[in-house]
Amino acid sequence: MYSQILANVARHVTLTPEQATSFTHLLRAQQVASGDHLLVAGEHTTCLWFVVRGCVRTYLTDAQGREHNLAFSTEGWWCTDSASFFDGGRATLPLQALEETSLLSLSLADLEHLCTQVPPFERFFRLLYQKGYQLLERRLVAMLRLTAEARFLRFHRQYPRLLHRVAQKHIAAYLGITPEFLSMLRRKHTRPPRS
Amino acid sequence: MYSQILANVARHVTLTPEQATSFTHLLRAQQVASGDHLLVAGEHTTCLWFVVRGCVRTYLTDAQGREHNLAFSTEGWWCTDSASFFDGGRATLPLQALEETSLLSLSLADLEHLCTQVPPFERFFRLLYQKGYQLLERRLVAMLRLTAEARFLRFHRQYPRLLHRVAQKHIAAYLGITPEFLSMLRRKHTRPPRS
DNA sequence: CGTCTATTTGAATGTACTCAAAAGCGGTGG
DNA sequence: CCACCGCTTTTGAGTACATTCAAATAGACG
Repeated sequence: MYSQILANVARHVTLTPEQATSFTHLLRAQQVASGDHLLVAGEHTTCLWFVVRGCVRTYLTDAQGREHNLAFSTEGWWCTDSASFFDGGRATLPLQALEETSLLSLSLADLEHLCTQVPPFERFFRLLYQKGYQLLERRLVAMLRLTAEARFLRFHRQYPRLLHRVAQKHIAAYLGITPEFLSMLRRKHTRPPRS
Repeated sequence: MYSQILANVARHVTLTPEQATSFTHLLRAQQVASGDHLLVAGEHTTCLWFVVRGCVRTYLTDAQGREHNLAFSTEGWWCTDSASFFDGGRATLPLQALEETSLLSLSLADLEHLCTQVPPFERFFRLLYQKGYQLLERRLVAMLRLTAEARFLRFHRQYPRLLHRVAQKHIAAYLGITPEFLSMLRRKHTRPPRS
């Protein structure tokens, strides 16, 4: 049950068996159906989630009512609305399960407790955010000057699985293009012009 | 000399006078001329910089030789190439001073030392990255579906100073548009159509 | 099987780019 | 102090990439 999350933590820091146990005791298992929201815009959350199985999207609805996906969190990824979780405000980034999803959640109080009482955790969460920062940085670079087509091909290469796992409209909302244009790109690349 | 950086640290954590002193002793002051590079692509860096006065841009040159600016770090901001600094690789994001700039630098070894020996620092750097993550997240949202014009206006509102402090071509490379198009947007908005 | 939503397709449109050239601006040396 | 040089910014015409809108088709779910 906890092997995945412990392996995830072990990628950055080493825990003693006791530390590992006190960590897992703080986790709460949760199961949500496809389409359900873990977090709704305007609510406050005290949960940081770890995806054990399934897929969660972090999105945002703009002034024109269009949705933009910031992230897809599949097995082994963490998710929350940082602004709400850490700063105590209302969430602006709702989280929705795109499949039946199993999660483990950690409350902010418990995270703070871990960080102050178990030094490896402060370090773990620093590294987690540091890595997340680098990922966002690369994504931003992609947005800055790659064309929609190049972004699509890049996504195809980086996350070949997600392309078939997640609805096209969600991929489009992640790449920053319209579903119609994504459809056109797909046609172009899955049925390549025979040469 | 150290008041700015101590105030910056104090925004997130509280230090005892001794901790503050042991911190400032690890810092190295540095001065670079406008146009100079703090870090060149391909090099490795062991420095995390804090800008005391001046302005540094974090950029990247793409396959077509075009530059894209990821960040402008002015007074009170930190900068480095995280991938090189933390993961030990070669830098892909050069850092260039856009003005005569005064910096304080902290080596990775000293940062690690601080993080393990002085608990508030592990926390400080966690919060620093967490905040950086949230900023990047908002920037990404802006790129995802705002038009160039909306991004320009947003930048104008958020960083009114930078608009006049930094060369237009750098602003354009930050917003993800051509200098020509930025020029057109400026004309449109600084000399509004008299109604 | 029927309904609802997602995806595909195409035509018309618009946003932002490329390319070329002129104008502006700052520094340097005569 | 002025003239020249290099670089940045402006301007405009033509173009390309991606969007909007509308409609048809395909798929999923009860």
